[in-house]
Amino acid sequence: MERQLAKAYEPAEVESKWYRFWEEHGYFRADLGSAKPRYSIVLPPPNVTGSLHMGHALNITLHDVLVRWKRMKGFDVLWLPGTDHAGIATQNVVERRLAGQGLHRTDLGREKFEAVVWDWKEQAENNILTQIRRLGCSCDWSRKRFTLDEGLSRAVREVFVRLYEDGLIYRGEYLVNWCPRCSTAISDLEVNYEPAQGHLWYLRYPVKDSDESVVVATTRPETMLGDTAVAVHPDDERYQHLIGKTVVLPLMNREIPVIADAFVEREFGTGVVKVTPGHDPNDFEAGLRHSLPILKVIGEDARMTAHAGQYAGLERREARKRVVADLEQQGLVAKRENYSHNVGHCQRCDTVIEPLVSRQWFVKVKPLAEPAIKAVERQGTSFVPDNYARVYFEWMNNIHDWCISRQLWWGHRIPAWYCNACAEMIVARQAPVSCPKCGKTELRQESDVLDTWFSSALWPFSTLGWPEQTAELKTYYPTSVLVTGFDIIFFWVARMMMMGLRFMGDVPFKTVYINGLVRDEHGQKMSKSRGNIIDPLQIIDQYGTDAVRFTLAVMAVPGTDIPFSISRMAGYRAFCNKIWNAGRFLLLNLGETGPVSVEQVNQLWESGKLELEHRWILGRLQQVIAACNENLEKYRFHEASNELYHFFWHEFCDWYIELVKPAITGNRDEEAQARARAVALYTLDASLKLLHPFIPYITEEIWQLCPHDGPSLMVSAFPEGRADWIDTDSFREIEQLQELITAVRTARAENNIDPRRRLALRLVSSAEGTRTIENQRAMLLNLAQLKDIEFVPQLDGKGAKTAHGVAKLAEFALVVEDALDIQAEKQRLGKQIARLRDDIEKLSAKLGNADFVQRAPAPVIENNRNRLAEAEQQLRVLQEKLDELSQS
RNA sequence: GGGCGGUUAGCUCAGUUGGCAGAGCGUCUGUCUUACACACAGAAGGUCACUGGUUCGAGCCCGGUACCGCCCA
Repeated sequence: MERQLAKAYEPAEVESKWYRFWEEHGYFRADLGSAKPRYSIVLPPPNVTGSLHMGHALNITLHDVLVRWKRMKGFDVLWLPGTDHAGIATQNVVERRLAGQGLHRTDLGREKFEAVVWDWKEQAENNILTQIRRLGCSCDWSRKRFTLDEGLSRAVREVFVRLYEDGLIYRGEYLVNWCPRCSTAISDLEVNYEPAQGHLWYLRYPVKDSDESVVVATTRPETMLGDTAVAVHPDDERYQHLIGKTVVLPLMNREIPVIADAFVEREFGTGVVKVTPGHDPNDFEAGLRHSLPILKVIGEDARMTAHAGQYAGLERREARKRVVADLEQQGLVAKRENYSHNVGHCQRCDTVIEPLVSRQWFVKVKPLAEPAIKAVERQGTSFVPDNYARVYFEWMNNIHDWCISRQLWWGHRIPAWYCNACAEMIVARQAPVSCPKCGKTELRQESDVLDTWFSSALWPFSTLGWPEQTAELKTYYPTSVLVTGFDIIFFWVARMMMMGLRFMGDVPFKTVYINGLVRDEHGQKMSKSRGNIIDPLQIIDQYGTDAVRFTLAVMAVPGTDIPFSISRMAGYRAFCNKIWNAGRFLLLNLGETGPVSVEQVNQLWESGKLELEHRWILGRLQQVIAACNENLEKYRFHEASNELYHFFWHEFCDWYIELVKPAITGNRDEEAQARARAVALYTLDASLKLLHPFIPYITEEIWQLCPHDGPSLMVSAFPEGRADWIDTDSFREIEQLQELITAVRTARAENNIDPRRRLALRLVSSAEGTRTIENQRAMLLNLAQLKDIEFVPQLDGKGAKTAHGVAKLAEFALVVEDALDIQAEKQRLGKQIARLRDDIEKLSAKLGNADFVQRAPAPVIENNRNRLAEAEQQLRVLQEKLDELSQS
């Protein structure tokens, strides 16, 4: 049975070995034909833009914890992985690479460019999938999907056509957010607003046939070229006389009306605003209300258009300078103020967005949003933590139509065709061969592609085969939980809810767990500019996958960001090493012990022969099992993992193994040895199972080395807690013994006694305490490094060669002989006495309060009384000793 | 402007029915004791942001203030 095992755990080879083993044995695969209850998750598909970061590592780890746990709990688990084509983001990455070679996508043309992106996609996806594997993830690779797969593309076309036929998709000229760098429209969500220091210009517009003029305030004077009205608030008394009049737009000499509309903020500027329907969303709406002409003075290239007259061709910033200069020259700039305002930037390339009117495709979202709101209200889907439901409602209740067309080359091409002959538009699932109106066959497909999130929104069902009514769909939809970041609640979660309800008639997931952001150890966001990015692969190489996973899990408090610290992770690597060595110790000392079943342990339990320490550890194990299940059920990853950490290290290793060492390694009592070996192995085995979802590799490795039943830990049954193995008396006794042992150790340490030196101990204890100690005499001798224990009626302390201490179980005098440092001992006692006096004062005050005694529950009062009596007794003992020392 | 979260040990953070303030790392002391120095034994370290209230009792519940962060407009 003896094996050579390394002194320290070495993750590298262990990890690749077991990952291959699990995958080859098909343990990751879902089983459609299974009779087990189902548990399904779709992985939020990472973008094929590059490689995974710590946020992915966290997200993926939490997935795998849930999935491995449920699998071991007896569920048929589907965890479906995949990647997202990430239209604009990926196109940008590839364009930047091309730019490095001095090329623009237009140099290649659409087809060649797409081929280049596909090459990139293969490479990036490969990289990402390898990274997911390195993290130990047990996803079903046989069901891997990509958003541009044929099947998923078919789902996209189907959804598009159905929504179009239902009147929920329309095409038209509307104001959109335009990114001049990416040359595409983007949705409202893809615009980031950043505060900018700018100016507020007050421009004077002369009123026609009058000496009067109005002053309008604007942050974008160049847009005045496209003004088609000025507006005042209808209730603004200052400007009643202007309503209905006409002003003359300077520089352009265009006559435009003064309109009254409640959208005007009276407090802004002068209370008169210019209206530019072509380049401002509020003005656009106002323009519709008042049937104003829409002028597009800035084009898709961010240069002024022909509508800008003499300014045509100027870049928008240059145009601003010129417009202001010309107005100034004409004395039409009333004033200029410094002004801080928010400017929209492209989320992907940070270019300043130009709102402009453009022909685009839109989804009418209100009818989709309503059922999605109701579903969360009715708890068909719930958020964890639940306050994120408010974020969701807030957005859904104020939702705007969704611009879904993008002027990109990488993505799902919109399934619409135009007849070259009669300009008829055909929306269809398959490319039509001829025009249904004129019969001509010269058709061209819409060149726009769809917003990436349009296909992502279908992910929970498109990946399962929709629109085919597959067995997978029936079995695994709706999925059990979605684990994702708060930043894509609007982008993705909300849209999946809408699409899932529309096309599947049911929510896409029962629960949405929102994981936090991974920050650096000082709580700073990780970013290239800060230079504080941690690469998950690099630290996996250095510390092992298990350490990285455990660190992420133990810090994953729902709704809270994670300050990821390398030093803390080193601590959890040490934990892995601890597990390794505990396993190693047992392995080397198990003799002929074979796998231990629950039934065997139960027989031992019922035989009444189990020693105190065994009853204690088995009972604690049951509590830990229950807590682990309960916490995971509530997505409290941090509590589940932390409790396991504490149990394994500070109870199982620090105490239990030390307690059973003599029995396990000794040869005096074979039956006791067999009992100890059985319980120790059983507890180790159960602990490995509990820990497996968090740290799959090391647990599998140790489990396989130890006597075990079954082919793999990952497909073994998760422990079931059993209440009949909880013996609370054993908890109390062990706690009391621990307290006594610790007190003796403290007395030794504070007297600077050589740890190897065995000392004699004199004890004063109650009859019950004496019994407990007598029963565990060997334990005490062993763990407190004693050579003898003697019960005495009282601690007379004569000769002052003893260090005194107190515990619940007994008062003691440690015979330290010449090692006693009287000054140090006096100091030590003085400190303890002061602490006790403090306690006594507080407790007496509490118990002296009539209200407390009258109103507090009896157990609380009882508890306080006991503590007071104990403290008083301990104080007496220590005070006596201190007095003696002071006299001598 | 509206909303959400935070303020607890030197650092980073837990603390869910209100009842003895915890963890990891760091610090100090001692030990290479045959599973583990990625370890063991011990120690120090707290006005739970401030303020008022509810309660016998508040880190926790309620009101207010200050500061920090995030989201939406």
